[in-house]
Amino acid sequence: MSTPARKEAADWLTHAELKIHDAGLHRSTPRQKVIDLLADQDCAITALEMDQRLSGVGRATVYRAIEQLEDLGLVQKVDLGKGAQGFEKIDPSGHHHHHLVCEHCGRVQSFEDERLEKAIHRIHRRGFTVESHEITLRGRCSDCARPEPMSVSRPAPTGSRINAGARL
Amino acid sequence: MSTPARKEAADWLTHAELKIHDAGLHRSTPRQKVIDLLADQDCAITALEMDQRLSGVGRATVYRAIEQLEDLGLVQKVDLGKGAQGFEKIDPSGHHHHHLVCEHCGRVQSFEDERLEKAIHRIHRRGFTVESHEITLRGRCSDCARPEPMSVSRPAPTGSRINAGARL
DNA sequence: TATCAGATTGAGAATCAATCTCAAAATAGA
DNA sequence: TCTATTTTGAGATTGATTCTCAATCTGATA
Repeated sequence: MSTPARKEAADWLTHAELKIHDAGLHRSTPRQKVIDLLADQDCAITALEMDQRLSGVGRATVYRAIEQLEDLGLVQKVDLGKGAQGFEKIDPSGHHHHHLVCEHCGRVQSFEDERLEKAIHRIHRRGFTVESHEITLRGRCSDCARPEPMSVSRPAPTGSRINAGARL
Repeated sequence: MSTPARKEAADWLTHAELKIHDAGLHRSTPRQKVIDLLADQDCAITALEMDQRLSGVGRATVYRAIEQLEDLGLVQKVDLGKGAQGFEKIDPSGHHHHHLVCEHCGRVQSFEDERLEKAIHRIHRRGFTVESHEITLRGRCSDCARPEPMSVSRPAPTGSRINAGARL
């Protein structure tokens, strides 16, 4: 596979490794595995899922690595709804996307919108320095379209099906 | 006190009570306390904080009430950073705001921006029905402005000072 | 290559948030 | 008042995240 996404991932990986090194951090196998896994994802992944997928890497290490990467501006947190939070790489080019979260099945899709970015960048508030932003649209994905004309309460909610990670 | 905000709160309260009744829910003291507390807030408050402030209301009831209000479209979840999530009332007029979260001290401010709303409403993605949206800008508030030229790692982070709730 | 200070790790305990359970209590309407 | 239904809350449970600390690994230097 060598789609644009593939290339972007490689860019991020290189960039990340450089920054890690510049920060005076050692190069260790467990942390590297975390970084590689993140580089492979198209969209957000939860900490716990990373932990599960990475055998031979302790939970503490996963969380620590994520925190370090966050501090270095290499990954960002994403609210996945239902209180779940995921993490995804920040592209060094500044190129980024936002998320559509289906309230029904929990699926997360990504989208980009130039007009929206412009509107965001025009926002200034007294004394507040904006460093990053996050936008989440909630609703129903095509699969879950028409709500069944059923019960009044919770419509068979998310469960733990988080981050099914479909690309748009 | 009878600022516009006060009035809005009263509107919401009336509206909320009506919807609760229409949904066939009983009128109970504990739930009413939850609703009153929400009506009183200018900005987001966490579930746990509500629980602490409301003596005589069980934790389960607080969470349950919030869930019901969410289902009825009366309150919405807000990501407060550091994994904390808060809830705030949704004004029946459709009038709403978004948030500025200080990464340094955790303070949450609110802001409104018409241009941004317009950009949001112009977004359409194949098959996805947008029902609500959330926008969070992260950065540094005026109090925490210039980062101290200190250590490389975590700059004395948030701790649990969430929802200091200053209005803009 | 040997050495060492400092960085890194991981198992398990601890913490914290959120959810679930279910018997007892409260409510609305007849 | 009576009853079917809704609601409640104490406490157990689950689930995610953080903390602890001795053992291990790394990079730079001698």
